[in-house]
Amino acid sequence: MLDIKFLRTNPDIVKENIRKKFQEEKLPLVDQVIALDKEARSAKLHGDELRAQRKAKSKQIGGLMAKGQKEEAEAIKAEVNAMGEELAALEAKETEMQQEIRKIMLVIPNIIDPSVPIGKDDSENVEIEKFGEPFTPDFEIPYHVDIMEKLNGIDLDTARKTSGNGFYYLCGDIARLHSAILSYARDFMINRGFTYYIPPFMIRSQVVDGVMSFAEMENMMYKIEGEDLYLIGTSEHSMIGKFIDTILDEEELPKTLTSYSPCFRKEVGAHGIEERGVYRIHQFEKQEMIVVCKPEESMKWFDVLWKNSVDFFRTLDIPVRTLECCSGDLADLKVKSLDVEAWSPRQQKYFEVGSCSNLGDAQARRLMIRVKKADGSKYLAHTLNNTVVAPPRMLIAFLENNLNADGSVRIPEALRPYMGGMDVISVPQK
RNA sequence: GCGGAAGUACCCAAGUGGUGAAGGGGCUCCCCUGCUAAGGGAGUAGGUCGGGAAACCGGUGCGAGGGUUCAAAUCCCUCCUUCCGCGCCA
Repeated sequence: MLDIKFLRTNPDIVKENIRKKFQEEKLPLVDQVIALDKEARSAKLHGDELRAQRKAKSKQIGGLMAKGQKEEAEAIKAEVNAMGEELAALEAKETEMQQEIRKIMLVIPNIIDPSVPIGKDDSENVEIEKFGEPFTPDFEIPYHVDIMEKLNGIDLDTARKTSGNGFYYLCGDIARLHSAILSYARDFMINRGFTYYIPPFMIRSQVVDGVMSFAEMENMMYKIEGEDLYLIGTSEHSMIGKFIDTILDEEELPKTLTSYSPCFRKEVGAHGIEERGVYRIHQFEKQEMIVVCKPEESMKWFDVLWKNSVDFFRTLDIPVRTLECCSGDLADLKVKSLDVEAWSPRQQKYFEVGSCSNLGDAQARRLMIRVKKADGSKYLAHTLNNTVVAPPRMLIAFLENNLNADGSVRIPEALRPYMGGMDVISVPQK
């Protein structure tokens, strides 16, 4: 969400930015919102004048009543009553226009960083850097569900019975591996100076409205029946929600937080649920990082964040690459975004395991997350978020990259303390 | 979940329909005194929106949102939060 004052004074920059994102259909919105804003401001000015008059006159009534001059009071009362209708109409118009302006402002995309590559859609995203050699063993890598089943580590059939498609039972060493990865990720981030949080896994509708659009809510969020509560789709929802309408002291910054939560997603729409496997599912668990910082530091933190994920995957011997989102694939709220992708030796390609985003001040403007300087002046914070790891999905990369020819799975050194010292998950004897 | 009480500024707190939302503490600045404590004065209602070149002016604002009224901190409705008691429960 842009500052309407910025849009007012720099309509050309805003339009140029819309073109760069290949959203030509939104171009007319700029002039539309400028006109609307002008109208809304003059309506407000007029309304303010009327309200000031009413206030003054109402006070006169009070004075006259106190002195017992009832007739004079009644006369002024009639005057104020006469203003009432005009004011009510004007106030309705003011609210309506304000809502309309906000609605438009929410769909006008944030100004992208100059470094963002220009491109129409995800096919034009740009590979930035590879970390580790994509490795292909001389034996065939099975589908990840088959690897897990051979290790007695997953039961999708029963999960479909109890909960439906998109759920899973993990069991035995695979379940333990899942928890180990999360525990390791938690400690990994704590060691890098992040503060560990376990947030609420349900949030109120008021917070939902703040952190996402209506369309997102419809496609993602599960509602609790009979309660004003929704299951979170990511811990970012409750972690950013924590800062809604707050003023932070500048010396508290940067806030560098890492949060664990289960995530629940309906996955309605474009992609839907994968038929098999744990790639795209209704319920998964995730370790996340969140940063709230000064505007001049957000690009520095952006680099710190994605590097954390890369380092994390490298300690588990998984080759990764970074892929920068091109302008057309970048969500409207984001200034810059970069996906971390893990190597799949089975598919011979990289696939997304995390997404690092710098939202600039757009999220902060929408949610009123502000920072107070020592001199009392205030500004909007910058917010960033990134995935550390989402184990069910990352298990795919983990298993494929650490699989031995006999079907057993190597445990990289970093993870062994979390696996009770195990260095390999062996295939159970029938 | 049930019953009771409450929510006003950095903190405490008065205000139950009417002209600028008292007072105290704390904090900041100034004055007096002069060796360490006290006295006097001033400032301290945020946030946000709008107008203005600026000084400044106006709207809004008493947990949130609605309503009644010429006028709401005050009356009515819904919700949230906190405290106390009871109940239930990892």
